[in-house]
Formats: sequence, structure tokens, C-alpha cells
Amino acid sequence: MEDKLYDLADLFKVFGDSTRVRLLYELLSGEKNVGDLSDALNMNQSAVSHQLRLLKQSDLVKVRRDGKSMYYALSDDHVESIIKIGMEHITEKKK
Amino acid sequence: MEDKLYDLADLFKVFGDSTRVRLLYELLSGEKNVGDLSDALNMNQSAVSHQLRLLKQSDLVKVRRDGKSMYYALSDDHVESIIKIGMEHITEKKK
DNA sequence: CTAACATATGTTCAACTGTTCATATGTTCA
DNA sequence: TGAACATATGAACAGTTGAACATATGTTAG
Repeated sequence: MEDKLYDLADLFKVFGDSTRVRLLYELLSGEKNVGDLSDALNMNQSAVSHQLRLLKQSDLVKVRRDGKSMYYALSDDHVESIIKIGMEHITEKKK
Repeated sequence: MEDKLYDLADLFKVFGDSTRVRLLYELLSGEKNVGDLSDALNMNQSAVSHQLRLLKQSDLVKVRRDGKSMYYALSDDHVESIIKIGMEHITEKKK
């Protein structure tokens, strides 16, 4: 169990960065390629690509190639659940 | 919405550290004072106290004083939900 | 084959973070 | 009141991290 708690912290570390959270949020509305995501976040391609790699390593997103482009998508619905509960916490906090 | 995503990242940042996750996990079984928590994690009192403060600032825990001791407890059940879903993700990942 | 495009990777550096040590604050009891 | 205890706070230092820049890899069209 102790071990799992370390893995858990590592997972949340991935959610604990605004760039990555914004990427995940963008992907909630469906798969997008790197260029689309760079534009959406108004960040350079390299920064986005680096962060997507971390999301991939944590199995939060999956990728497929289509021609020259790489399309990223959420890999399962845990992402949506986690974001949703997090949002609830933030909202209730403000009351 | 954009704003909320930054707050969300800040929330997950708090979960993204093994010391804090272990503290939250300890508190799942009920309120505990700082000494108990220091012993449980085998960390010095100061380190634990510093981390508890961050948990408090994010409204993840609440405190009450009883004599010389401060008893910490989870402030709501979002913590349990978030940990649970995170665990699911980790577990499924290993398949 | 090669030019143009899309994305990934390696490196560097400033900014941030967690722990430790020292000390301060607050509480109880004699 | 003051000693002993429990916890909080401040400062400093090492380790980590995200962004930027340069460059490499992979793909398509001509």
C-alpha cells in the first residue's frame, strides 16, 4: 500500500501543472493534434510536445499518427472523473 | 473556465507529493495529531507540520486543538474520491 | 531523391519545492 | 510563574521542474 501511495503522488504530479491540465481539458472535447493544441494554449510546439510526452507516460493520453500529424486523445475516463471532482472541491471551497 | 484550470492545477499540486498523499491516507482512518502523523510517516515534526499547513490552505484538512495537541482530519469526502479514482487508474495501468 | 511540414528530443537555466535546523508560540500542570 | 511538552514558523540549501532554443526524426508530395 505504501508503494501505491508513491505511485499515486506521481500520478497527481502530472495533473499538478497548468499546462498539462489545460491540455487534458482541451482533449475532453475530442482528439486533437499537436499543432491544434499549441494554438489553443498559445504555447510553442516544443513545450506542448514535452508535456504531451509526460501525459503519455502516465497513460492519461494515447496517440495515433495520421500522415504528418499526431493525434492525441484521452486514454480513459478517469481523467474526466478526476477533473470533475477536483472542480467540485474548488467550487465548494469558495462558498 | 481558463482561470479554474489554473486553480485545478494548484489543487492537484497538493496531491502531487508523497508526503502529503501519505498524510491524507493516514487521515482516511480518522483524525490524528501531529505526533501520531510524524510517527506514522517516520518524519520529523517540522516537515509534517509544514506539509499539513499546505493541506490546510487547500481546505483538504481541518484542525482542532485538544490541549497541547492539534488534531487534523479530512475536511470533506472529495479527498477520498480523488484518491480512489487515482488508485483505479494506477491499478488498471498495470494490466 | 529532396523540400516542406509536423512532431520529438536533448540541453540549458531560472524558478520553485521539500526537508532540515533553529527558534518561536501556545498549553498544561505543579 | 516556570518547566515540559506539542506544534508552528522562518531561513537556508539541495534537488526538481517547465520553458525555450536548437536540432533530429519521420512523413508526404512532387
